[in-house]
Amino acid sequence: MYQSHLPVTTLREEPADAEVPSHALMARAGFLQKLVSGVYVYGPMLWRVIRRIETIVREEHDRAGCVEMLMPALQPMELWVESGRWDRYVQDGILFHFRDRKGSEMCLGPTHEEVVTDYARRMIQSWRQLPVTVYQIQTKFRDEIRPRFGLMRGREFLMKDAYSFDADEEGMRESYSRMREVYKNVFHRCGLRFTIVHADSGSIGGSTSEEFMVDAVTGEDAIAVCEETGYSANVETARFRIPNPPPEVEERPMRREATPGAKSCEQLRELFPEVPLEQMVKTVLYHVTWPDREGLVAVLIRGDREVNEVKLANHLLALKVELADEDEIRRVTGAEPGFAGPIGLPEEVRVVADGSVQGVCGFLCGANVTDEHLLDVWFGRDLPEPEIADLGMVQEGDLTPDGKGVIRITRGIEVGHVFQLGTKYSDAMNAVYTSRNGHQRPLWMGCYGIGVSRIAAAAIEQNHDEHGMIWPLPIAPYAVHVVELKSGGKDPAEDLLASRIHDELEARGVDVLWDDRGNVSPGVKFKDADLIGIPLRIVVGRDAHEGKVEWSLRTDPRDKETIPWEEAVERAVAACREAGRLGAPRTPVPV
RNA sequence: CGGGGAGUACCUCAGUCUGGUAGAGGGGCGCCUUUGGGAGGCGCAGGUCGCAGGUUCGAAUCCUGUCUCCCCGACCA
Repeated sequence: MYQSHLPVTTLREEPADAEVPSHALMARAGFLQKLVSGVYVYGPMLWRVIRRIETIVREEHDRAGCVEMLMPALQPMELWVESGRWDRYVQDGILFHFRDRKGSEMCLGPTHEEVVTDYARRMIQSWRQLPVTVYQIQTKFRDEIRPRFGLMRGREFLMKDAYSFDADEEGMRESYSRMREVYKNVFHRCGLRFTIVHADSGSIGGSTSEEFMVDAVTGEDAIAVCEETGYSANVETARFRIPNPPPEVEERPMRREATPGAKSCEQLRELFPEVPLEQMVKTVLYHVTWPDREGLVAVLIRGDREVNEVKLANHLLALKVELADEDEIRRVTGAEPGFAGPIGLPEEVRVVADGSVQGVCGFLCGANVTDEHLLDVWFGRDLPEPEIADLGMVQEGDLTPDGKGVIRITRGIEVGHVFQLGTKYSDAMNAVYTSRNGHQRPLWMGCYGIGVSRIAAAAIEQNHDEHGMIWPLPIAPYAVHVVELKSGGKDPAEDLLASRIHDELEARGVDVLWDDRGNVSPGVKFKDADLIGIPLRIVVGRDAHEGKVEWSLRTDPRDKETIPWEEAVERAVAACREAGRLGAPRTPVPV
C-alpha cells in the first residue's frame, strides 16, 4: 500500500473534544472523524484494524463450531413487546425508534435477543438440531445517555453478538463455558491484557454473567480484584466482607440530641467524637420505579459504607432506583434532608437494610426531625429488626467473600460480556423444541457480546506513548511501515530499494505501508510513523545505495539496527508468521 | 433528564466585557531553498462569526428564542 494513496491529513494538535488517549490519537492520525455525538466515520486505517479484529473473532468462533449469520438492524416493535423489553428500553431512552410510512413502530437494534429468538423458534424444531450457536458482526444502535471517549462509547458501534441454544440447563452451561474459552482466545490473540469479572446482567437478563475487562486506567468500569484468591468482580455486583466490625457497647436507653446543621456523618463525628462511623446508621431514601408502580424505599447502611444501586434495584426487582429528591424527603420524614432515620417513617416507605448494619448496636441515626439525631438506638428494642440484604458497595481493602484475601479496586474497559440467559426469552416468546421423548421444551439460551470497535480503542488505551499509538502486531493496520526518507525521484537508489522491499513483502503475504510521499520532510515522516504506530519499521535512508536499511520496533524506538534489506524482509516475514497474520501473497498491479 | 461550559477558516484558538474594515498559529496550494526527527523565505486560497428574530445609523460583540457540541451524575459492547 502506498501511503500517498491515503486521503489523510494528520493533525499536530489534539482535537478539543478528545478526553482519552485513544480518541485523541485516532483523531490526530485521521483514523476517525466525528459526524455527530457518538457517531464516527471510520477512516481507512481504522477500518483495517477493525477487519483484523473481525478476522480473529471469526476464526475463533468458527473453530469452536459457531455459525455466522446476519440479522437486520431494523426491527419491528412487536418482537420487543413480546419479550417484554419495549417499555423498559423506550423508558430508558436508549432505543432509537420511529414509525415507518405505514405508521408501524420500528427500532434500530441495540441488541438481538428478540430477533434471534424469533429466528430460532421457527428454525429449531427438534432436539436433533441442538446444541447450536450462531453469531453475527453487525452495527448496533444505542442512544446512549452520554456518548463519550470516541470509539469507547458510541451510539453506533460494531459488535459481535452470539447466541447459543441448548436442550437443557446443563447444555447451556457447557455452551457458556465453551464461549468463555473462545473469548479468552480472542482477547489474547488481539494482544490485550484483561481480567474476567463477575458481572450484573442488567437489562439483558439471565442468571450468571461475566465481563471481560481490558486493564486500563482510563476504563469506565471499576472492578474489585484480589490477587491472593483470584476473586474478581465488577463493583456493581462484588460481594465482600467488611474488615472492621462495629464496636461492642453496653446497653443504654435511646436518647435524642440536638445536632444543628449536621447533615453528614463527618459533621456528626465532630459533634460526637466518641461515636465512630461504624456505629452510625445512614438512612438513604430512594425513589424506586417498578413495572407497575413507583414508591419510596429507605435503605439503612453503616456510616462508613455506600449503597450499591445496582444491587438495590436487583433486590427490589425494580426497573430503576434513583435518590429521592429533596421534596420527597421532606414529605416522608417531615424534616430537612440530612436528618432521615428509620424510626417513625410512614407506612408507605419500605425499609431495607444492608448487611453492614448487622451487629451494629446502640447506634446513631437521624430522628426525622430537622437538626436532631437519635443515639443509643437498638434494633429489636427501639425499632423492629429490619429486612437485611446485600446492598453495599465494595471498598478498597474489604475482604473477599471467603474472607481469605484483600480486595483492590482497579479500572477496566468492558470489551466482552457473556450471559447465561436460561429460558427468559424462549419462555416469553414461546421458543420451544420437541425433546427426545416428544415433549415441547423451551430452548435454553446464552448470549455473548464483543465490542469490536471498542477493542480498537481499548488496544490504544493499553498501548501508546507520548508520540502515538503502538499497535499489537496481530491487529495493527499494517504489519510493516517502510519509511522512505527521500521519496519521489529525489534519490533513485532509495526509490528503487523501497519499492523493492514493498513488492517483496507483499509477494510474501506481509501487509506493508510504504511512505512514498514526495515533498514531505524526514521529520514529518518519522512523526507520522510514530503517531500511526505500525509495529515493525523499515527506514530506507542514507544507506540505501548499499542495500541497507534501518530496522526497529515501535515498542522500542531507541533500539535501531542497520541491516541488509533482505534480512529486514526475513525478519518481517518471521514476525508476521509468529503473530498469525501472514496473508495471501500479492502480486502488485502496475498503477 | 439535572448541573456546568463552549459554538469564529480543515485543526487549535484570540477577538465579545467597552458595538465601528474578520484575526493568529498549524494545515493546504504555488515558487525558491532545505532533506535522518513536525526546516526557512515569499506569495495565494479559505469564514452566511451555529441558526432565527430583535435593539441600533451600524452587531461576531447587546437582548430573546432555538439547535448543536463538550464536561460532571444515572446506561453498557
